Amino acid sequence: MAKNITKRDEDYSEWYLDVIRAAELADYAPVRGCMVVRPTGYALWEHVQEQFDRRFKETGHVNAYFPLLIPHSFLEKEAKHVEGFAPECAVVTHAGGEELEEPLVVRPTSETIIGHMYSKWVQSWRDLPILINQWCNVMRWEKRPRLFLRTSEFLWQEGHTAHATREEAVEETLRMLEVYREVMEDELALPVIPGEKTEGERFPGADNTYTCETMMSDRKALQAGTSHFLGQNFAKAFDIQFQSEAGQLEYAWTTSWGASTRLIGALVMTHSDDDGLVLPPRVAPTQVVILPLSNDQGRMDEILLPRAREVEARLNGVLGPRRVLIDTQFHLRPADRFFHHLQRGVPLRLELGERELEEGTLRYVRRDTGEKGSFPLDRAAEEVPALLGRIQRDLHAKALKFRQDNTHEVSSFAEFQEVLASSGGFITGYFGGSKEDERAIKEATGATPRCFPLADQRTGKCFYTGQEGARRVIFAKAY
RNA sequence: CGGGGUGUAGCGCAGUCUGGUUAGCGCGCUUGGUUCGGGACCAAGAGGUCGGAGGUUCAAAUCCUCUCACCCCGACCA
Repeated sequence: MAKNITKRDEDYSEWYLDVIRAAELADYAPVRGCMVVRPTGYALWEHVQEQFDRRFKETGHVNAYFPLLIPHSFLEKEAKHVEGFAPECAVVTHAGGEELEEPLVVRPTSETIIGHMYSKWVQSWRDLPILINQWCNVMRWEKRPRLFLRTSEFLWQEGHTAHATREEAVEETLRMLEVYREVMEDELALPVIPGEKTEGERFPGADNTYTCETMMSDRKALQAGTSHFLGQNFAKAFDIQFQSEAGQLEYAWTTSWGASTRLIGALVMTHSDDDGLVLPPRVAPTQVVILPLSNDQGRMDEILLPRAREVEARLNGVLGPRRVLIDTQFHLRPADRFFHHLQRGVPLRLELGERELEEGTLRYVRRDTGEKGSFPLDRAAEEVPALLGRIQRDLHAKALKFRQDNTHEVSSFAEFQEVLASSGGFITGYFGGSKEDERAIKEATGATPRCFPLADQRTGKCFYTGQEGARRVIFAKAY
């Protein structure tokens, strides 16, 4: 077992940080709450990005880039927005050796500056919709930073769209929520619950916020991505007006949606174990590591290594470039080489030693289950993709089962408190309470409403207020 | 911002209460050797302004004052 990683049962926070350190995903930066995303972590992010970006483009969006600095006055144009974000903004007051006339905010999100630009770009109904995404960094001076989950600066994408009608904007909001769901489920193997946020959990300035909620292996919830229907709030604040087909001057309807490097934290906390990182193959920077094994350096160089390169070339043909690594750390003993890749979450290990050479086979070991087996060497191009596919599905199924096993139905607040205290996890039921009720429940139990799941439209008696006709809800303690 | 804790080698720690030669230990790292299919062993090494500043003292990792940083639990949040 890993000797450099705290056991998950012993101290979940320590375990989480140990896994990240051992896998070399990130390191602490000299500035509070900031992190350095190390090459392995960044490669992982690039794979996540790629999956989103492809789908954004498939749904008609284009990428652009807006500036990092935003005039402070922009933030103040939308009342709820400034209230929500001003406390956590970093502000630039000096530049060029002089005090600035107007302080500049380091963007915490870009609705304001993009709204400002859209007002210049939109005049006619023919200018709509605008479907823009940007990949960038943002800064939120959170009180309690945590690697990947809540860093002062983080990387994300933010989509900002403007539409002529309310219906179109709502449709866009839900379409992008579905894109998030698909990437998270199919690529990251994260079972998520798409749902609508309660009033108390809404994005500052939004009419409605949708979310993909996911359960970590300590049974706490993590908001993995959000999609906001902004109504005409930002259009009115920034004067995004257009003349309709009928000649009327109208405000546009806007949306925004974002997903961040927090997803890497979600990957760690969903799939990893006491040995370290476990990654779903589809986003793992290295999907397969080949280990030539021999005590004889001459045979290694002349026979095993060339053979390993042949296998690599064949796998490159089916997996795409740079997903296969040949381990050449010949100064290490085999056990050390195993652990090296184990801790970095490489989904599949292939061993090519003297035995395999003799038999004409490859031995494989799955990272997620430890399952071992072998197949004929010349079957690698068929067997490896099949194994990776199984790993991907099994990781998702395992996480889904964990969530199901840790989801409990309640019908009263007493039951709610009892379940939360004894088993934690997701609590389902009906909820029709107010913002004040949400606050009271949070103060009493630490749990918050995560969402009203879109997939379950039943109504019933509220577990808190007792009123009928309440919606299905999920409560949980959250990150 | 409230509560708790920690700063000594890359990482984890001992030493601090009770001041006293050259500041230790484990892991890791370097070199050599024996090993080698799930975290080996032997030997020799490298690596420290003890978080920072000031003070007390013949003498400070150790005592005093101030300060900074980080971690954990809350409130706030992608």
